[in-house]
This record gives sequence, structure tokens and C-alpha cells, in this order.
Amino acid sequence: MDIARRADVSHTTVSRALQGNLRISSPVRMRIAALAQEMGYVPNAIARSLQQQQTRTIGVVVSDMADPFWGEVVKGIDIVCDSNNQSLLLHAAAHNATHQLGAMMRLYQRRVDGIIVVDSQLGPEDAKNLEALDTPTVFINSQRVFESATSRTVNIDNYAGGALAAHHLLSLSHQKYAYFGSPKRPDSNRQRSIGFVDTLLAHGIHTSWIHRAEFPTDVADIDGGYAMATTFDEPGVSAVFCYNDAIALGALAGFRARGIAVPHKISVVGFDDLAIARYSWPPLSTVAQPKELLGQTAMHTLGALIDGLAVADVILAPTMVVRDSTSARLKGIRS
Amino acid sequence: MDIARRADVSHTTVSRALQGNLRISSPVRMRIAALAQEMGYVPNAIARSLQQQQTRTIGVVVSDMADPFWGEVVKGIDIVCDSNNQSLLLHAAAHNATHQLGAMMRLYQRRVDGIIVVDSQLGPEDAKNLEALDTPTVFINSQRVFESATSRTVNIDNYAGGALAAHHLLSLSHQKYAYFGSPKRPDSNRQRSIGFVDTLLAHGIHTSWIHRAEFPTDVADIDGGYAMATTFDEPGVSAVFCYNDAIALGALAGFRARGIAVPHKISVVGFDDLAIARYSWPPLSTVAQPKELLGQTAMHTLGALIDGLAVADVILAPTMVVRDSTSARLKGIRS
DNA sequence: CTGAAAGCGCTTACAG
DNA sequence: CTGAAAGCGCTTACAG
Repeated sequence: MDIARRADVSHTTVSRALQGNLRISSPVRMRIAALAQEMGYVPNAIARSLQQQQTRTIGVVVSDMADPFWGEVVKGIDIVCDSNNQSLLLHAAAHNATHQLGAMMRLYQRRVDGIIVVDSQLGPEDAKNLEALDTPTVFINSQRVFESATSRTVNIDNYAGGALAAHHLLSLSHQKYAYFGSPKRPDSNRQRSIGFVDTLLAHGIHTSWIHRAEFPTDVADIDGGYAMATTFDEPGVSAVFCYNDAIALGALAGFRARGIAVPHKISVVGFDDLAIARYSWPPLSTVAQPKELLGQTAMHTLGALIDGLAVADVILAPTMVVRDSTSARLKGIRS
Repeated sequence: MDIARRADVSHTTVSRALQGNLRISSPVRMRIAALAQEMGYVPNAIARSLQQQQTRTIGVVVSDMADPFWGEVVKGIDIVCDSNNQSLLLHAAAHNATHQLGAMMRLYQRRVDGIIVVDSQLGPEDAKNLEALDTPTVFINSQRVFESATSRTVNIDNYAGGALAAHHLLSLSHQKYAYFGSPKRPDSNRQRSIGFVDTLLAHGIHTSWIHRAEFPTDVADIDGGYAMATTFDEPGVSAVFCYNDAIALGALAGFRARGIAVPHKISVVGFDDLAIARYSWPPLSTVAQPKELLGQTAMHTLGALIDGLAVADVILAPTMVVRDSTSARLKGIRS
């Protein structure tokens, strides 16, 4: 270390001084600090990581960074990383289980202290790989459910979200309903639809009055929503609950293309509350997820896991945001 | 190294075998590979980085990860990182020059091989800090222009984009125009508006027929667009070009709130071509930026910089995407 | 074809 | 209060 020579002390002393170790005398500490400043010395975090067997880095794997929903979640993660003086190693395009596992492997090579995977597609068959990685991991809105000793889960309460949508629509006295689902997200799709349907049934809506649509797994959500809205044709349905805002936004466009007025002919509710939802036409009624909070909570859970503390899975509550894409039933499609 | 003992060879041999070094005999290589596999050995990239003085990591600093535009750019960056076997260290919420410099400092501590800053707010006064960092850097869509030996720039041609918008609107025979600008992005805002205005002037539009609006710097783009649309009041203006899609989307909502039909009363064109732009109401005519390509190009430029090759700044061409938010002039606001 | 040794830039127990 | 030494997990020039 050059600065050791110029300060005429040892290596060791410089290292300690820069850490603010109180065993180093104040004058020496000042001199070293000044010298470091002047020489533009910046400690090498790589060397430090190697020595300490800890990188202060957390890995994040995301299915699709172009999705604004995940953008907000990652922002939440980043904020707490920043305030913890941790860094964030990102894999931004891991759209299936294989890619996600691959990304986790690469993160492990870099010895991240922990991993957050967002929109996880991993299932029980991956549990052994996970344990082999032996890195604390938290899953945000995982799409399949399974247990692993080194991992925890932070999820939105999808069932409750579906119920929220149902209550809102029920209060508007609709009678026939539809659910526009996403085939790519088995677990959350199921939970949302079940929460929705259960609630409708509990309020006297007959099964035959509840319809479902799904789109091919290889099309984007928004296109899927558009497609479902243009082809959907159940007489009397006046309210549709969509798996997420992207689908709802597509559906809005699809209904418009058919000349079916929202909300007069049909009410639509989404899920997520994207930034854009307030500005769609009509402004979208939707079940809101606390996106940044999901990220922050995941970081806190991961922190506990890393520190070896006991932590439980967490489930966050959604809220209903009413805007103008829903209104009281007048009449449905065709009659 | 445990595996060295079990294979009954040295440390050195294991290291070489795992690298596929041909100087190691084939049988030994096989045996070691099998052992490594069986023992679940994964090389420590941190140690490797320290030894090689190269981390194969690139740092990315973004002003706001919740913005879908940057999400797509980062996705482009990630894709080439992935195929280069590089990792991506992200700082996701550096919304001003100070934060951006701070983030770059943290990246330097981790000895990233290079840095990409997206939506850079840095200006000439930061040049010396940049050079002190002595890390190859590329700026994507930087908002201020300056030179630095260690950095390059990848930008959209903002001037050409403004001209594209003007040509499109001119072809629809509008007469009075407005530009809805973003005060937070001095350089690109200026370029887009100048490209727009120059082109209009060149086609005989009188200066007094071109109006501009801007919103307070502390409000979000989309809200700013809404605000401008609801307050804008220049008689006869029948076409507005917005700094970006967020502003245009807000403006669409604002005009709608006032009962001003788009495009019948007023045409609006955006800039960016966000995924949502096709699904707004009406679908937005906009100047498209090649978002993933911006990210990929930045990576290639950065690669050259890292390898010490000569590279120039690059300017990418925008394209005009015509949808339904623009049409031939009928009449403007009020008359 | 294989190994012993040095070194990347730090931190920290041990000794003084 | 300060320093010499060992070690984190790798790679690679040098020697054999």
C-alpha cells in the first residue's frame, strides 16, 4: 500500500485507521485519512469480500425487467440495499425455471450473501438444487408453492385480492361475471380466481353465471387481454375481473374495438395498480399491490435469513382502488 | 482445496483442469471434472476477480427503475451481459447528479470493469470526478453534453426525432402547434423541441404559431402532461408534440377531461413508444426509440472501451410510428 | 504433463 | 498504540 509508505506506518495501521479503529491514535488517523483523500485511495471491496467471506451483495433475479410491475419491486429492493450499503447483482431476463436456476448459479459463483427471486417459477422439483446452493433466498410472488429450509416467501394475498374484486363488483349488483386469467402463472392465477369465485358463490351467485377465459401461454398479457375481450361472448356478463392490469388494459382496448362501452356495458377490474392505471380510459378500478413494499419486505426477510434469525413467510394485503372502469349494472353484452 | 486431495493431485492441477487447460492429461481432467461435479464444487468468482484484476462485472446506474422505458434499456444491457458471461451490478434509483456520482463511486469500490449510466444528469463540472474514477463509462441518453477521455455516449437522435414528429404533423396540414416539454431533461428536451420547431419553420409555419408549455420540475411526467393539457389554452392549436410518451399519455387524459377530442380536435404525438402506447385511447402516434438496442449498443461500446479499442460516440435513429392520436386538421381548441 | 511458490488487496489474531 | 505474519481462494510464471 503506497499510502502506508508515505505515512510511514504499516499496512496494518492504514487498514485500521481507515476503518476508524479507535486503537489508532487520533493524529495518525487524521494523517492517514488526509493522505487517502489526497491520493484518491478507494478500498478494494473485492479483496475485502474475499477476506471476510461476505460480499455485502445480494442477487436479484427477475423474469422480465421490461414489466413496470417488477421495476417498482426492484426499486424497493434497491432502496434498502442502498441504505444497508449492500450492492445489487441483477439478472433481468430469467423468464422460466431453467433460466432462474441458471441465474442463481451465477450469483452463487459470485458468492452473493443472499438471493431474491421475483416472479419465481421454481417448484418442488427444484428444492434440492436450491438447498445445494445453500444461499438464503426469498421469493417474491412465487408462482408455485414449496418448502425449502434456506428460503422464505413474500407474497401478496392473492385470494384476498380476488375476494376484494368480487365484493366491489357485488356491491354494484352485477349478476353475471367473468374471470380473465393468465395461464403462465399457475399458483397466483388460481388463488385470485378462487378468491373471486368463492366470494361470488358465498353471495348467492350461481356457478353457471361465472365464466372464465384464458389465452395461449405464448402471448403477452396485454395482447391476451385484448384477444379475450374481442372474442368473449357470454350473454349477460356485465363484470370482468382480470388477473392483472396488463390484461385489463388490453381488455379495455378490446372492448372498445367492439364498441362495448366500459363501464356502461361491462365493468372491468384489474390487479396490481400500475402507474398507468390511473390514466387509462376509463381509469382502471383495480386491486392494488404494495409494490415497493414487497421489495422492501423481501429485503428485510432476507436480512433475517442471512443473520440466521427465525423468520416466517410473509403475506401482504392488497387493497381495492375504485376508479371509473366499474359501475352499477345496467345491462351486459347482448341484452 | 478438498478436491485436490481426493483426486490426489495439486491445487494447481485442479485449477488448470477446471479451466480446461490442455496441458493437463485427459484422464486427469475427466477425473477432476467428475469429482467437482460430485462434490458440488463451484469456483469462487471473488477470488478469481482479485487475482485477475478483473471482475467481469459491469455497473449500471439508472435514474428510476420504475420507469418502463429504462426497464427495457436495462433488459437490453442484461441480455448482452448474460451472453458475455458478465454480471450486472445495479443502482436503480439515482435520480440526480449527486446520487449518480455516489453510485459510480460504490461501483468503483467493487471494481467493476465498466459503468453504464442511463439518463445521466452529469455535466462538465463532473468531468474531473469521472476521470479520477478511471473506469470506462458509457452514458445512454445523457441529459447534458460534455467530453471525458474515459467515457462515450450512446444517444437517440433527439433532433431527428423532433423533426420526424413535425413532418408527420405537417403532412396532416396542421397550422398551429404546441410542444409539451420536460424541464428535468435539459439537453434532450432542447434537442427535441429544436428539431420540431426548425422543421416547422422550414415549412413556412410562423413562429407565433408555435407554442410551448412546461411543468414544474417536481411533478411526474404523466401528471405534468395531464396538467399541461388541462390548462393549455392557445386558440387554434390543433397539434401537440410531447417530450415523451408519459407526458403524451397524461395529456390524452387531460384533454379527455376537458372534453377535447383526440385526434378530432387536437392531434398528439409522443416520444419513446412504450409498450403501453399501442393500447392507450386513442392509440398513440409516437416517435419510437429502439430501447433494447440502446442498451445493447452501450454494452458493445463499453466493451471496446474496456479493451482499449477506439470507439466513437453513437447516435441511434428514431422512427415514426403512426397510430390514431393524430389526424388531419379539422379545427383546433376553440374555433 | 505436473507442482511449489508467489501474489492479487485486504483483515485480524497475536505479540509487543 | 503499532506491526509482522497468516490467510481468504484463486491463477500463473517458473522450474522440472
